[in-house]
Amino acid sequence: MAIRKTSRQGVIDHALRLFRRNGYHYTSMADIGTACGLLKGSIYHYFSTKEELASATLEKEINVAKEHIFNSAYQEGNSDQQRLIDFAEGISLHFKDREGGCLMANFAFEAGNTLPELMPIIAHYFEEWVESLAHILEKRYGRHRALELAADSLARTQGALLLMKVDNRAQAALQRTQHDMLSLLG
Amino acid sequence: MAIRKTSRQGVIDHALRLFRRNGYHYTSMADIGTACGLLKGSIYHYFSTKEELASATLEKEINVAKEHIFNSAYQEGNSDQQRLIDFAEGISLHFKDREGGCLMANFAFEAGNTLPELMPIIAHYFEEWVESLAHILEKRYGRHRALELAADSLARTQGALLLMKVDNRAQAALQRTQHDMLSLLG
Amino acid sequence: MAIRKTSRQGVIDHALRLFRRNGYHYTSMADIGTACGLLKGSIYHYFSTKEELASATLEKEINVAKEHIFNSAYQEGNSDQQRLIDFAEGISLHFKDREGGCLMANFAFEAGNTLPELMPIIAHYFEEWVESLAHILEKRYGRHRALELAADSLARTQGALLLMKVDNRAQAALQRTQHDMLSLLG
Amino acid sequence: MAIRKTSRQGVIDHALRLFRRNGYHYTSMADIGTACGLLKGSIYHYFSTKEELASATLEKEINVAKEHIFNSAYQEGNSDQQRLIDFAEGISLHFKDREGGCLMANFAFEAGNTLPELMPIIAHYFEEWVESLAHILEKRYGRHRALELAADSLARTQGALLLMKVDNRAQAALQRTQHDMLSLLG
DNA sequence: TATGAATGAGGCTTCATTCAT
DNA sequence: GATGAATGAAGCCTCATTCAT
Repeated sequence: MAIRKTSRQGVIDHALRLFRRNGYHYTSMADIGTACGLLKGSIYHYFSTKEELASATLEKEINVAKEHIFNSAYQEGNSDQQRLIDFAEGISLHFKDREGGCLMANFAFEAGNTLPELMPIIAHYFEEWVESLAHILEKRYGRHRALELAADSLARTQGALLLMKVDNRAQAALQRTQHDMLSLLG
Repeated sequence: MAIRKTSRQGVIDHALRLFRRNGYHYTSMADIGTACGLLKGSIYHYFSTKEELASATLEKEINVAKEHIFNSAYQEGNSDQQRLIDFAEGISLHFKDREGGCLMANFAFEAGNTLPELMPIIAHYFEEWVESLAHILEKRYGRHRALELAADSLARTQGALLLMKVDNRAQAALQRTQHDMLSLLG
Repeated sequence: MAIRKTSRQGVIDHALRLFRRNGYHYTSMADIGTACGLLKGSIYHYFSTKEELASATLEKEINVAKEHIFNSAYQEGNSDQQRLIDFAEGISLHFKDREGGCLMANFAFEAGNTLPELMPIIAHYFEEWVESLAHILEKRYGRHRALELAADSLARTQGALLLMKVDNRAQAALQRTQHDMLSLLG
Repeated sequence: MAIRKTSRQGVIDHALRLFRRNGYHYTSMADIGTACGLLKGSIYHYFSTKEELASATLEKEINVAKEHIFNSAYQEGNSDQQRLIDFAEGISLHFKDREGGCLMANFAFEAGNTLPELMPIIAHYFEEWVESLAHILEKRYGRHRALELAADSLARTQGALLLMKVDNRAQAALQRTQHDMLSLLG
């Protein structure tokens, strides 16, 4: 019984998916264990508390979002239009068929009153989102207005993801959000 | 031993506030009892399960939102412009200083995988929102486009409320949302 | 299932006996529950943590010791000799057939590194012991020497109780301790 | 992968110190491992159970006590007075600044109901103590009374060590104990 | 020898719920 | 109607122990 069954990364990946779908509280250590093929107690070999594991999933999500979405804002070789296209498409692909919507938003709902240590990570994620999108827009709109437009676009995107939890037809709202984003440099 | 300390409505009001601030799971029956001046066991005189109580808070929230927001869309005596102004202002007032943001959105995050019976009520709330806002806009935009615009506005509003959980500066995004709503008939 | 099965005092009494015999750690909440006829979870109706329950047992032990032992030092009607006789006899009766010896000493071993909040209660107990015995002796020996003699007598008593854990023949050592105590005013 | 990091003796030494300070239960195999520079699993190369390791620490403690204390009772070249002086001084040095007091006494508190296999070793330690001290005294007092006096002295010493856990001022009581011991042949 | 991964039992605690009074 | 006592299931976490590498 010392056969390696998974890895720190493996645990993070399974936990991330479960947290995204069911939230922090409704995901038990036993659930995560089952998903990894471990017993609940064995997860403590990799993480010393559930909260530390949650923190690791948030870090991972930030890195993935950077790779999938935010980084496209800084591609030196691309025009602003192209960067915006890539940004919007990155969002579409990132949340496509992603059960549970946005991990960060889900945590934002739970973290406020019970996991205050996680709030800064979540805030950082949203800031990166706004900052990178504003970076694309600021040549056209100036920094101040670009930040406003970026924040509004983020809000619409997150709102659409929320509505999709209740009614799948809201997927159309998400698409319109991406579409309207493109028209900002259209 | 039977002095009436509160009422069904009293319990609902306290529970609603707690659910909005802390979420369904993180609000215990004991918390609600404390807020009402009851012991947790006594709540079962009014509601047979916690979920039934939650359901009652959702119904109440719908009614309040109708009164504060949605009904303004159907005021026969008012112009569409005036209705839209009232609608936007209703939203502002409804969520002003409301700790925890939107009860319905909060439940949407928790209800999906764990309280499926509540989803229809939540869906109904968002439909009422879209339907009433679209009612104001459809003379100008036609029904189909009016529904889209209404849904997008709802998404932006909910997204802004979410961002406010993480960073209070997002209040500005909420205001811009109301402002842009008005310009739809400007 | 709402039949009263025990009381706060009942829980304290059972817990005290188990803590004395088996120590704090080796007594589980389930053990205490079993002794009371409760489930482990039900104990939390009376005490919010195991440590709080432990604290209550220490308070109780102090009160019992005052009644059985320490108070005899302050009986106005009695001569010093008589007080000393009562004091020594109180000790004998208090620890007679008391499985586990002295609750306070047992806790002193565990409390140091893991339950620091309990140390002051334990210290208080030993101080009361020394203070009351010295009160009997100080007319004869002066306060300073009386405090020394009292502390030495306490040490011998506690040491004898410890040895009895290992070898029941040490009961004789406990008796000699009481005997030598009497000869202090002999 | 097989570099020797420590030895059986090394593990015993570290474990002994931890058991003395924190007790058997509150010392985890991981703690011992950390102290030795090993992982907890590696300790099982030297000892097949935690209890066996505990047993080894008790054996070691007995040997050290013999060397430091008990043997002085049998020094053929010395007078009884000198032997007693050495015995008392051995005790003083042995427990001087020894965090946690007497390993054997600590185990006596835990071992009774949970580690019965260790009781004989502990009993043996106390017997050696009494036997060797009585050996010094028996020419003067006769065997029977010498055994009593030795047991009483041991009790007082252990009691003083216990009181030191609660209040460091009890160090004076320990010193008086050694002093009174000397006066037995004074 | 030493490691790191895994186990499984057990511990404390929380909580929705029930019910006799 | 309200209470307080009790339940039982579940949750997080710890730890001695095992074992393939």
